[in-house]
Amino acid sequence: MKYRKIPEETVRRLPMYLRAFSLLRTEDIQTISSRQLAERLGLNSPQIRKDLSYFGAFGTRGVGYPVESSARRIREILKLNTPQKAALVGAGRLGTALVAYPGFSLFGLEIAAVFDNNPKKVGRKIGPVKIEDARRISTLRKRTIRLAILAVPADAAQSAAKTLAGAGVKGILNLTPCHLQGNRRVKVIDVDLASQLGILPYYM
Amino acid sequence: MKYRKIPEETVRRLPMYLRAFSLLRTEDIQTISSRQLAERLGLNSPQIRKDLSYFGAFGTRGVGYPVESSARRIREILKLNTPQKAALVGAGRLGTALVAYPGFSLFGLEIAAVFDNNPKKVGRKIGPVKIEDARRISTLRKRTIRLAILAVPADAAQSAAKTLAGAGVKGILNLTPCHLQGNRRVKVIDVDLASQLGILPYYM
DNA sequence: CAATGTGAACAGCTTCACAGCC
DNA sequence: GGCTGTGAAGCTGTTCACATTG
Repeated sequence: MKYRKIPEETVRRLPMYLRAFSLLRTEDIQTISSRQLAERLGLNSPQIRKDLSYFGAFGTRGVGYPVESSARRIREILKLNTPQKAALVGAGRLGTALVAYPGFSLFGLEIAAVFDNNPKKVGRKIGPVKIEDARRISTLRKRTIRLAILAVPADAAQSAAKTLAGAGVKGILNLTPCHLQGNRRVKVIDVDLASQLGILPYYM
Repeated sequence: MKYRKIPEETVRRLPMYLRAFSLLRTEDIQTISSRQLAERLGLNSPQIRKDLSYFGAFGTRGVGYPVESSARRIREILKLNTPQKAALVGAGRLGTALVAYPGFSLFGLEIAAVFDNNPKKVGRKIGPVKIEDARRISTLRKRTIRLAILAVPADAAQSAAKTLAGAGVKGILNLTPCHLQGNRRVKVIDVDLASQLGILPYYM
């Protein structure tokens, strides 16, 4: 396929594919067709073929997609082939839950630093990670941590985001219901749990 | 505007608008233009005008949108004008964090029941809510709880979803990284935090 | 023959430009 | 004059149909 801009939606689905391929590997399945994969993921098969084809030929005609090498290639595309460290800002209940969340490891993601501005929390440990004072966010640059999860109260979100941008962070998973004023160099993904739940009654 | 099917994307944005209008009300602002609102939310103004116009005229030309009545109308559209109860399935760290999450109340959402299949947890309280045995999920129908948050381990997701559907639940916020085999009567919204974080390195 | 890879058709969403109203 | 409401245009993403390949 000649080069075309990769749709954002395709990128959003890549982690799903990566997870599926990783799982298939543990099931000792070496090859899977787009149709079978589609069934597992609740998509349709042309979608999967097109998505993967944006990155060149993954599969073998007549056979399907090789599980192991496909996983490897998606990991490379997403830059998850080397372990990625993330910082958590906000050691509240939600943040604390995420530090222990087992789902990140499949993607080689690890929460390697936790910050909070409550002096009572600073110094405590969440699992193996010590809570640091929020003023130390600026040390992220030296520590080569470029990802952050923002889980602070709404009124602290904007200023924390600014601090993170200043510390060289390149991507923020924003769990606050606030729109973070744009820093063009930082990619922000918003996840607003209350809004998501709030949509459901509409469909009843 | 003559009737047209309302885009799913529009519905997804309604909670954002509702939150913004609710917030404006606390700031004693009575009216806001689509441009000002767009700035706050990080959207552009035609988007907002079109979204709201799907539901009929909200605003006043030359003036803007009336904060209070717009909030009320969106609440009606989303069926959030009467308080909605939700059940949480899975009293792990993430689930526990959500019970205490203050963000739901703005939408009139309340977690009114918690289930877990770990006998050690059953009977304990999370805040004001007692953890019940997962076998009691079937009581949701009588209790008129039609929403659920699914926060169980991956291997328990599918069966829990089936039980919820059997208990008359109409909407599930699925926090597990699993595709729930379709029950056509249940609307499922998937939120996969690990995947969201996994996308970020791609953009670095 | 089975399944990928892909141009082309299609559908859905966003943006534009401006008519309509206050 | 200012701002909404909206058809139309433009764009993005999905689905189709099939040529292509092992």
